Amino acid sequence: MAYDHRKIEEDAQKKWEATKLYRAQEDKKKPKKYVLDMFPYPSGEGLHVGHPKGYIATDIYSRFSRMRGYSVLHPMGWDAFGLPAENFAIKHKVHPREAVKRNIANFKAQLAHIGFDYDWSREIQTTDPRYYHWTQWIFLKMLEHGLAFQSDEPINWCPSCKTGLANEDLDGTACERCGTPVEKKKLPQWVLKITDYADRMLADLDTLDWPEHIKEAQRNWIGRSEGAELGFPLVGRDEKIMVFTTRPDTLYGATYLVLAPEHPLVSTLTAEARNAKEVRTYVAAAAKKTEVERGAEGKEKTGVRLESIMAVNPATKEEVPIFVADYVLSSYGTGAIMAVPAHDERDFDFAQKFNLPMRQVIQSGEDCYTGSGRLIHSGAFTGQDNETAKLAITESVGGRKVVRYKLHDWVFSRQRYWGEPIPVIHCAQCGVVPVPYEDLPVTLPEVDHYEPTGTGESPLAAIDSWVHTTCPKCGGAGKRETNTMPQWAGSSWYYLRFMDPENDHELVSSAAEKYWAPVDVYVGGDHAVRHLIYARFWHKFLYDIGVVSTSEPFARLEFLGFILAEDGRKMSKRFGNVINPDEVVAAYGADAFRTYEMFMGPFENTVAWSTDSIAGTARFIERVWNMQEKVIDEAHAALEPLLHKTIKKVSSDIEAFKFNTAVSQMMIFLNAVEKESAIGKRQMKIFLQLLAPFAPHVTEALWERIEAEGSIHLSKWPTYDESLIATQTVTLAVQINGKRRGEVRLAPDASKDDALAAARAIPAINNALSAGAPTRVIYVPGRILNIVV
RNA sequence: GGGCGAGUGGCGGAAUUGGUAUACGCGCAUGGCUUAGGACCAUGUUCCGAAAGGAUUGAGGGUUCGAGUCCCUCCUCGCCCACCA
Repeated sequence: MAYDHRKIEEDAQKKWEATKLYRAQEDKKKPKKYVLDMFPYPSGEGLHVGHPKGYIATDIYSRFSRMRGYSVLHPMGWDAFGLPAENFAIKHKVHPREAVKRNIANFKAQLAHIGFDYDWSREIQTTDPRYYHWTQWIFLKMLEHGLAFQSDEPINWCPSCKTGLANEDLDGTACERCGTPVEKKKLPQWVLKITDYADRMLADLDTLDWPEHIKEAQRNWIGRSEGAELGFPLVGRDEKIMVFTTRPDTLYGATYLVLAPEHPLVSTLTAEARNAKEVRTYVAAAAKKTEVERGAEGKEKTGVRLESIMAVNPATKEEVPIFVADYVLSSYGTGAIMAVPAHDERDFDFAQKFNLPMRQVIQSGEDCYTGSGRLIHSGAFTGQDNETAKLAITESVGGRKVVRYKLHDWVFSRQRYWGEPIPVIHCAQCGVVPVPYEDLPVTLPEVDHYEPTGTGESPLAAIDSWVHTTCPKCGGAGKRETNTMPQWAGSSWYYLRFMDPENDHELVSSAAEKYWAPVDVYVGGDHAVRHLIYARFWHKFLYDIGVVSTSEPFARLEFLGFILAEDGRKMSKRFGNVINPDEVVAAYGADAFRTYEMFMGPFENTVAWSTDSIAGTARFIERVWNMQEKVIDEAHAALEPLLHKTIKKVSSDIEAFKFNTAVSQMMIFLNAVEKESAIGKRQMKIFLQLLAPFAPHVTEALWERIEAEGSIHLSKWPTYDESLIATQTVTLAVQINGKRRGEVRLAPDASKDDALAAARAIPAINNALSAGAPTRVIYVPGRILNIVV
């Protein structure tokens, strides 16, 4: 019978559906595996062939785990709040809720063709009030614990998206979504104190089974640095300029100070400077430039001196000049630095340009030396090692040791419609009053216009009937907060909701949480920094308040490489190079599609799609189908060693996410079966089981055809016998002086003398041996015989 | 500039972690089957060479009986961060 993938897929999917095969169940008698994909954003463009790659991997892993006797949770849901959904809705003139509904239906239909084992009874979406009830609940808990606060510090504002953004939402200094350079804007904002968790997030990275480069990206983003805050008194004023430095050991070499143009002291000092006008011009020019523009001018430093104003180096007591320069960032440290041109390259460049004095304080032969060494010209500290003197120098001038982070607190307000309302009420009498827990969720009201206003207020502010409410505390007039939460809110805890999706009384029941937590394997690409930092932060907070029992949400992380278009570019509508999985599945079948994506290369590699190559896996699946003609009743002994080797390799490869080599091992086995023209029924069953996670449909159909019981996907994963992998004879390479000269076949446990004797049959070896006794003979049984002459 | 990672056939890639380099697949070539095939089957396919043989894992050096794998120097590419004091 010819292979008809359409019919086979349809039948198998119907069978799974009818028997509710993939329902996740808390079964105390079984160990559990929680396997999770980073859930998708249901965009209007639908899936391209790159999207399912990670889903196929988790599908294989979860099917494999189920067959190995685990109780499996493999759910799917939708991250549907946020700008893309809202922009799509605005563009197509539909309500975002409708747009999301439509997009999700489209995504689900596309996924259905591929044959995943998701437990759809647990499907969730972040835009469901039953879900965002608990997103709001977490916010209120943070407020209660002092981790959410209001601030009117200037924030990043995207003039095109018309909303404030967190640092994490920037690509350099442009909005990562639309590329528009961001501006600084003063707006009252809700901010989450993520920095309180910086040290723990850093330390706990060591406990995680994550790829090293992801951990490193997290470390870079948190950007912890230890240093000192030192005060430089201003001459003739009762005030100090505080600087942050990681090199207090070079204090004796600090010959001038530099303030960022945005530093709070700049305006008052400017007024007193002899060249006030010049300084104002510089500051105004710097304000106009974005940080990208400042950086784009390369290492060419600009700046202006605050003439007639001096500060005192607290160590040398010398007076030092003060500059304003935009190479100093206002957002890091104190916004002011002490400049040590002899031991810092940026200060060196600046000092050269402005002809400023340099003083060496660490012994070296270089003009600008940034390494360690022995201190010189450093008063009482001269002669000491610079590293050990750091603390003493800091304390000698009344400074203190401080830790600074690049990570900033999380700007949490968005001036957009399509997000979770922030559940607080502003009351003239009582100030900020949280919405009582029993009044959650605060649902998103209907509006006429959900386009952003650009005024700094969200479209919600225009709905009087919604905004005006009573204060829960005093009963007087109150106004609702009209900002919404950022897109990352809903995705920061969804993995907990999957454990207990119908529970409307609590975030997650402790029974469900204790059974399923943590996520055993989390799979995704992108979002390596933002999503993972936010989710870890929320999780640690929930751990602290006793909601979850583990200190980290994702025990193991597998990072996936993307699939590029055939032309090597990113797949995009813009380039017209998008390949739709629907078409691939229709042409080659879901099993061939799944197997191909896993066979393309190592899972973490980015590889270009190749329509030529998928034909290879399609052939493979069809040849598997044709194997049924070669099935005989009794086992075919010649296949046995290879079969056991294949069980071993496929099992360990799936566990390690090395799907490409698992597939090639099964191809090797198939080649052998075709060569032998026979396979025993029991052997066939085992082979089908190994292939089942990759090609669930064709294996299910063949499983039925060879009259095996039930569904192959609930059958017990085969085990292998190491002793059966060993073959009767092995091929041993024979070398002379490390050069291969031939090979012999002999028993794997043959003695050295036997091996040597066998090797004499090779003329080249015999010649070499008859010339004289070998100096040395290295024999590794089953591997190599190397004769040194 | 800093950090991380990688360089293996025409292409995607494999290599039991120091033991027959180029598995598996694509592509290509030759033949078969076919009215035809971009379907299927068989054989071959790292390079040079008719062959014998030789060379070969970015380049060069080292350790070792033996190096794609370990060490040193250099080159190239990718990703992340980037005037972070």
